[in-house]
Amino acid sequence: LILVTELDYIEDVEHLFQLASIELPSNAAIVSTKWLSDCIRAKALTTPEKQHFLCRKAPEKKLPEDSATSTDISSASAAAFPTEFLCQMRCPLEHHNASLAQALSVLARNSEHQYGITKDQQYYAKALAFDRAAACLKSLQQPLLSISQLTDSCPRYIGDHAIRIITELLNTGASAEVDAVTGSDLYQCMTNLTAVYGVGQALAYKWYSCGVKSVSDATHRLLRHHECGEGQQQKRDSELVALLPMGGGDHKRLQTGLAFHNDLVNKPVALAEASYFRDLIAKLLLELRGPGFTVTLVGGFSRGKSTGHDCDLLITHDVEGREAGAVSDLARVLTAAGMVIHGTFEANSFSPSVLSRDFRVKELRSTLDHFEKWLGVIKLSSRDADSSTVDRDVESIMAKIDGNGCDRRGEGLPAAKRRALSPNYCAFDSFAEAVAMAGGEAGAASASRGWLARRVDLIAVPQSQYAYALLGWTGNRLFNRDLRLFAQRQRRMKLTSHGLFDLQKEASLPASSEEEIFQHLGLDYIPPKFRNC
DNA sequence: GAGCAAAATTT
DNA sequence: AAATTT
DNA sequence: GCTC
Ligand SMILES: Cc1cn([C@H]2C[C@H](O)[C@@H](COP(=O)(O)OP(=O)(O)OP(=O)(O)O)O2)c(=O)[nH]c1=O
Ligand SMILES: [Mg+2]
Repeated sequence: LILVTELDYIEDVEHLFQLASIELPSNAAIVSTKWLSDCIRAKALTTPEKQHFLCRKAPEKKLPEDSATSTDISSASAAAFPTEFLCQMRCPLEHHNASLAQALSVLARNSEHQYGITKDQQYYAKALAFDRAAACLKSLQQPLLSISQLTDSCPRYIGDHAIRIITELLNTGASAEVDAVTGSDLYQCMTNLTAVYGVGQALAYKWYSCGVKSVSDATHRLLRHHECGEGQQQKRDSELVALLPMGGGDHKRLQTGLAFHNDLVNKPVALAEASYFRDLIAKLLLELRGPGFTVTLVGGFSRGKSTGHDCDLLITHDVEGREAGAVSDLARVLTAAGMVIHGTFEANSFSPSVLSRDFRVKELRSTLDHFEKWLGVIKLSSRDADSSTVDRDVESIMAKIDGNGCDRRGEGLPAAKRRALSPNYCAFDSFAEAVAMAGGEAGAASASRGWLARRVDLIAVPQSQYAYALLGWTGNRLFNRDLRLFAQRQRRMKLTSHGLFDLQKEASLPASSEEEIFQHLGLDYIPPKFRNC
C-alpha cells in the first residue's frame, strides 16, 4: 500500500487522518509526489526509494516547553502576558502553512504599494498587520486544514480580514482578493520596480505613472536621458526629470542597482559564497590589524537560510575599542583592490539622548571619523570558492594595495586624503559606464566576466554592544519590530541594535549574550532558526 | 481613537 | 521633511 | 488590520 501526499511530514499526514477520523493503515508507505513523477517518467510503477519517503520532523523541541521554566515569569506577570507576541512564537524557515502565509504577504506588499502611492499611513500599518498575520501561520505546528482550528482560540494578530482570506483559501483553494491583487498590472510592476536597489515605493509609482513599468524600461530611459543630458537637450530633460529621485543628486546607488540588477536580484547569494566572504574578511583583518577580531555571518544566513539578497558581516574585537577603524580599513583595501563598485559609510551616532551612556561614547568618538557600517556593492568571483582559495585571494588583495601605495591602516593618512575616500565611493562616472561594466543591458555576460555584483554589509561594534548588534542583525525585520514593540509596551524599555534602556530606571542594561537580553526582557530565549517571522 | 521599531543617509 | 536603506 |  502506497500513500502519495503533497504534505511535508509524516506528522502532517497523521494529523490529517486524525481530523478525518480515519485510521492510518500501518502498512502504508508514505511517499511524496516525487515518487509519482518518477513513475511517470519511467513509464512504470517503481519501488519507492529513500528519497521518496516522507520524514518525521527533527525532534526540535529538546527543551521541555512545559510551564516549569516559564511559571516563575508567567505566574508573576500573567497580566503582563495577555497574549503571545510574535517574538515569542517560534517561526521556523520551513513550516506547514506556506501557501496561506504567502497569500497574506501578497496583501502586505500590496498595502505597502498603496502606502507609496497615497502616502496614507494607514496602509503602512495595514502592511504590518498582514505581515504579522502571515508570521502567526508560520509558527503553527500543523497545517491548517479547517477554519475551526482558528475560531476556537485565535493567535494574536489574526483578525477578521485574515480569517476571511484563510477561510476562502481552505474552502475553495483560492482567494478572489489575493488573486485580484496578484493579477493586477500595478502590483506586478510595483513588485518588480521596488526590487531594484535604490527604488522605493514612491519612485516606483512615479515611474509606473510615466509608463516605465519594468526594470528594462527604466534602464533604457535612463540611458537615453543621460545621452540627451550631455547633448544639452533641455526639453527632453524636463520630460525625464520626473524619472529621477527628487532634486538633482548623484543617484549612484540607484544607477548601481539598475545596472547590476540581474546579479543583485536574480542571482541570490549562496551560503557558500557568504561563508567564503566571511573568511576573506576575517583573514584580511588579521593581516591588516592583527589578531583578536571575530567576524560573524549574520542576517538571513544565521537564521538558517541557504540563500540571501546580501552578505551581512558583524565584526568585533576582544579588546573594547580596537574594532574602531576596522570597517574603514576593509573598505579601503577592497576599493584599492578594485573590487568595489559602489560603497557608502555610515557613522554610529546615537540620537536618542535616553541612551545617555552611549551618548557620551558618541561624543568621545565624534572627533575621530569613526564609521561603524559600510554598505557596498562589490565584485565577487563567480567561480567555486573553497577555503583554499581564500588565502590566495587575501595575498592577491594585499599585493595590490601594497603596490598602490595604499596604507595598510588609515592612521597615517592626512585628514584630507581620508575624506577623499569617504563616505561615498563609486567606480563609474556615468550610468552608461556602469551598464558597460555589468556587461550590457541584459547582464548576460556575468559568466564571461568571472564575477558577480554582490551587496555586502560590514558592521563593526565594540565588544560591549556586540550582543545587541548580533540580536539586531540576526533579525529578521519583523522579529525585531515585534521584540522592540514588546520591550517598549510591556517592559517600558527601549531596544535598539546598540543597547537596551530601561526608561524607569533610566539606565542602560549591559548584556554579553543574546540570552542575557532575553532575560532582561523576561522572555524565553528564541534561537535564530525560529526568528523567521 | 491611538499606535504601530529604530536607526542611518541624502536631497 | 521625504525617501530609501539596514 | 489588529490590539488595547
Ligand atoms: C531591512 C531591515 C533589516 N534589519 C535587520 C534584521 C535583518 O535580518 C538584518 C539584515 O538585513 P537584511 O540583509 O536586509 O535582511 P536578511 O539578512 O534578514 O535577509 P536577506 O537574506 O534577504 O538578506 O538587519 C532591521 O532591523 N530592520 C530592517 O528594516
Ligand atoms: Mg541579509
